Amino acid sequence: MAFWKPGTEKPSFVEDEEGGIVLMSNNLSSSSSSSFGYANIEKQRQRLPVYKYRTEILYLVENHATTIIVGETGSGKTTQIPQYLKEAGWAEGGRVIACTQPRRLAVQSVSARVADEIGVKLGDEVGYTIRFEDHTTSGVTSVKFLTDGVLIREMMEDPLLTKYSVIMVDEAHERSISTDILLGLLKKIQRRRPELRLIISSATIEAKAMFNFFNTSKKRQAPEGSAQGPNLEPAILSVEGRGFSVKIHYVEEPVSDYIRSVVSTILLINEREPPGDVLVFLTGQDDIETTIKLLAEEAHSNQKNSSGLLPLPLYSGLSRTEQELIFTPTPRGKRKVILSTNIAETSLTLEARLLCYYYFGVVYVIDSGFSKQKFYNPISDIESLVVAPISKASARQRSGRAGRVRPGKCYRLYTEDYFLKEMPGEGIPEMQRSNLVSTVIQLKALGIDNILGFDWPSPPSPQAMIRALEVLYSLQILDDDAKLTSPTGFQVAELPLDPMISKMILASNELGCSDEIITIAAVLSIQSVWVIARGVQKEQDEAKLRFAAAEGDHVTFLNVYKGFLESKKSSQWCYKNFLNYQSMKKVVEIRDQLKRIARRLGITLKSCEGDIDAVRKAVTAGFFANACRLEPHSNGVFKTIRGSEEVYIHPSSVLFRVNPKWVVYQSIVSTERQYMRNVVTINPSWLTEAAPHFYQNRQNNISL
DNA sequence: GAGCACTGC
Repeated sequence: MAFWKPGTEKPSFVEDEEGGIVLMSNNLSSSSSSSFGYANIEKQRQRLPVYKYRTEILYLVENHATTIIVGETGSGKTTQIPQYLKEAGWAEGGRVIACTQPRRLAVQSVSARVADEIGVKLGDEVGYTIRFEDHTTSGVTSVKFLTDGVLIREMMEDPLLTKYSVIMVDEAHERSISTDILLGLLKKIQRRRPELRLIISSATIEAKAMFNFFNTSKKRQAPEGSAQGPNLEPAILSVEGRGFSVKIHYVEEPVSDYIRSVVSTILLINEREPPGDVLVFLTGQDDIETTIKLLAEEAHSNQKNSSGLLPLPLYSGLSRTEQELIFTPTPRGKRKVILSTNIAETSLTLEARLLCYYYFGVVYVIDSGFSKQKFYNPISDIESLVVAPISKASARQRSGRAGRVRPGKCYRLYTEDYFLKEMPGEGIPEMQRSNLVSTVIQLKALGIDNILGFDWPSPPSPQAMIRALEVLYSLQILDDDAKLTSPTGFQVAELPLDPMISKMILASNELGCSDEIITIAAVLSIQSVWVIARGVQKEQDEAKLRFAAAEGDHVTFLNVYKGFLESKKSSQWCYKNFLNYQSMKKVVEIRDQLKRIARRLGITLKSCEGDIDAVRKAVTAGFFANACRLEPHSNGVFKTIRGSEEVYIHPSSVLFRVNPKWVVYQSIVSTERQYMRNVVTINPSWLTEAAPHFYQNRQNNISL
């Protein structure tokens, strides 16, 4: 395959994905920097690119309501800016500086690093809060790191976030739903609290959008009596990063089969390029396994080109141990080929990064140009995962991965013409690709009534909004005036779960099966309790049969949980039964949290003592909108009651091939077919009981 | 008998 190398492409770098922690070579031998003296830490801090801008940043924050910082990888902005603010007095008088992150792990590692640099105990002056863990001390903690979701939750107690003087929203360019909600709310708060300062950290490509969103200088006057109040026009500051140049290569002709192109490019690199590991971006597990198979075949037939290649898969479904294989040092004479989903774009664990083996090896990146993305169809109310072209922003992020160690190369499996003329500049924000039920309820809980008129960074479609309002109304969470009902609506808003799951919990209180239902709720809130068992499906199926219940997956989960407790939460037991031990531990954790919240809501934990109908009725009370009926004389074809969509029971369900007449499902995955995941049998009369108004017009459909 | 990009409260 031929690659063309344009001379004009500027080196591009990845965004600051792990909070600007710079990988310093003198730090490698030590797992903790506490062995370094104060002077040494000071020197390290001053070497960071952001240090040059210290005065400028403090000036801008002082004088502008909002400051947008465009910072590249390794600029050090996440760890340093909160410290600069503290040094400049923004944390005096009991005020707190906040810094939000989209991911829990980033919150933990960045806060630990900052506490270390300042020389305080984590949880005192510097603390963090994530779900399940609050390491802050009221009145003492003045620099606080937290996930954006937690900050949104805090607004339910304190709508104006009065204790914060500055809020820095990091990784805003990722445009996750919670970041976008947070940005919308912070803009509102600023109107009421002109003294609040915002710092938005964003990639170049999103900076302009953020500027426009926060630019209120034309629309309103400075608040009364504050002639010298902050400038309402946001300031933008660029901070360079630390990285090496990356040469970009494009293909000359569009490729028809990107997996074959990936394989031939790997062989080309192996044949012609000096040592250095390869990182390949593919769309999913299937792609990755096909590529590994093709490479293995290549090794058989053509030993020369593929000698020394060490293919390693990387995707979230792998166990922790399997993922960590990519961090082991490359053996001499070998070349690691990491075949990854976009987990490598943002979400690799920081501890692993600090070990540096990964980045210290990768010099070549191959970009397929595709990733799996979620899309939502408000008409059918179905979310699906589809392979779609990535954006220019993602392409830059991916290529930057090649320049972490030394100058690198990125091979894009699309033409330069395509990149320049057709590839979209940025991705569609998650908000515009999702079901909005949870989003709407969060805003309602914060007293925002005019959902359709809310000032979003990127407004979702009215159809999606209306669909969400409709579902919440049918769940009796919203009333005729689209206000939260009391107590149901307020209770649902308090539970950190999908509203359908929350509604199921509330119903279980009346049905006397809350003990069972919160277990089910905890299981439904995580990905899957089963391990991915390639090649041993038969054994896993047999293991599943040991727990299987005729009523469906939800009841099966009760048996799994019971078995886990009886095993005394043994990892060995999980292994034997093809259950994911990490997931089971998480189930226990979430269940404990739900138990605490349930108690606060006045729900007393009560077991139905084997009355499985009560459990199924409670599930129906939450998920009645997902009811399906088996088409008579069809081979497992179901039709959704709401939209007459053709759906099937997923082969992973215990009801696969059982095909009962009536079921409700938790979610749909759509691939070749639309598959229902987590399915339970119901009696159709329960639908009209649970949601009479919802099924009134559909009476004819529910004839037995 | 087929498949689940990635987060978060």
